[in-house]
Amino acid sequence: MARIKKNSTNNINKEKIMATCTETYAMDMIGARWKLAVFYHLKTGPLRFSVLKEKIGDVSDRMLTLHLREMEEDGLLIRNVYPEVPVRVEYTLTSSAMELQPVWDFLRAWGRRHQNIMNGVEPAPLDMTIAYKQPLAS
Amino acid sequence: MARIKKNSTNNINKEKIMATCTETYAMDMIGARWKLAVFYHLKTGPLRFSVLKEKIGDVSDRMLTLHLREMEEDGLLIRNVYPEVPVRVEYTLTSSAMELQPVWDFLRAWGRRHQNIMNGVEPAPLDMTIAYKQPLAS
DNA sequence: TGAGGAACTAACAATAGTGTAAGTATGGCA
DNA sequence: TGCCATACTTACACTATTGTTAGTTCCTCA
Repeated sequence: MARIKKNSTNNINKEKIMATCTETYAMDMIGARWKLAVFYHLKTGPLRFSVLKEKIGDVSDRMLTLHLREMEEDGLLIRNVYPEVPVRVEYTLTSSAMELQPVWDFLRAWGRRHQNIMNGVEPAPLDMTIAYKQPLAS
Repeated sequence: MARIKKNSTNNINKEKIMATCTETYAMDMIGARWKLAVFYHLKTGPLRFSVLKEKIGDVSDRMLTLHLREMEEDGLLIRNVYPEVPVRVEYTLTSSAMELQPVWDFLRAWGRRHQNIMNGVEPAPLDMTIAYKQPLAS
């Protein structure tokens, strides 16, 4: 997000894990403060910067910009600039980003259930799972 | 991980999001540097501290301890102390933590595919999805 | 000429997460 | 008595992420 010291132990560890662990690579690009909110609000269609900011609520200009830039670099969304006056900029999720939806669905179900467990309620087993449409190559 | 300033904007934002967004609550407890590695190595059965540390490789005593403590507090694993000499401590994933497996599977598949897209290769559509075993009660 | 709105950007400040090095407790065994 | 091993803990340093404030640019319209 800010400058990263390439040869810090911190960064070396991170790179090493990401190079061998695709789950971590994926987690890394979706796990920042406001990214989930961006996914959530964009999944029903493109929004312009100001609308997105208002919908999210507590985010500052700078934070939203930073996250949007990263998501753009990571191929999770597309930025379209319409040279009107004042300028209009719209953000759209890529189809690859849209495919993450099952993760959010699953995590919501799991999270709700886990909260119950932590509150001493033992809920019914999780009624969701990952299904393979076809056998997975590789 | 370290002390947290309860009334910092940072923490207030985080708490606010977690209170309304179960996905974020879930992401928060699985998204730290070494936690995924812990899940990975423990999913086939309990391991003692030293073995876990060796399997993970680059993690320090302190970091591993911190992550294990958090995961224990979060109900993701159980710590068993056997008062032998020297002491033996074993860590076991809870059944709730085990249920996260589909997330890792999905993220691995999605991540691999997304890496291809980023490299200019347009792969076949994702062949995994979330399936509901039964209608979800909410 | 100057105000106005959208979408930023720069400079700075603070918090949170991660890493290093050295030390502790326990009891067995030489 | 002193050393061993395991599983930590403490104190400190560094890096990364998040937040604040005050601009900036572009063109239009009054």
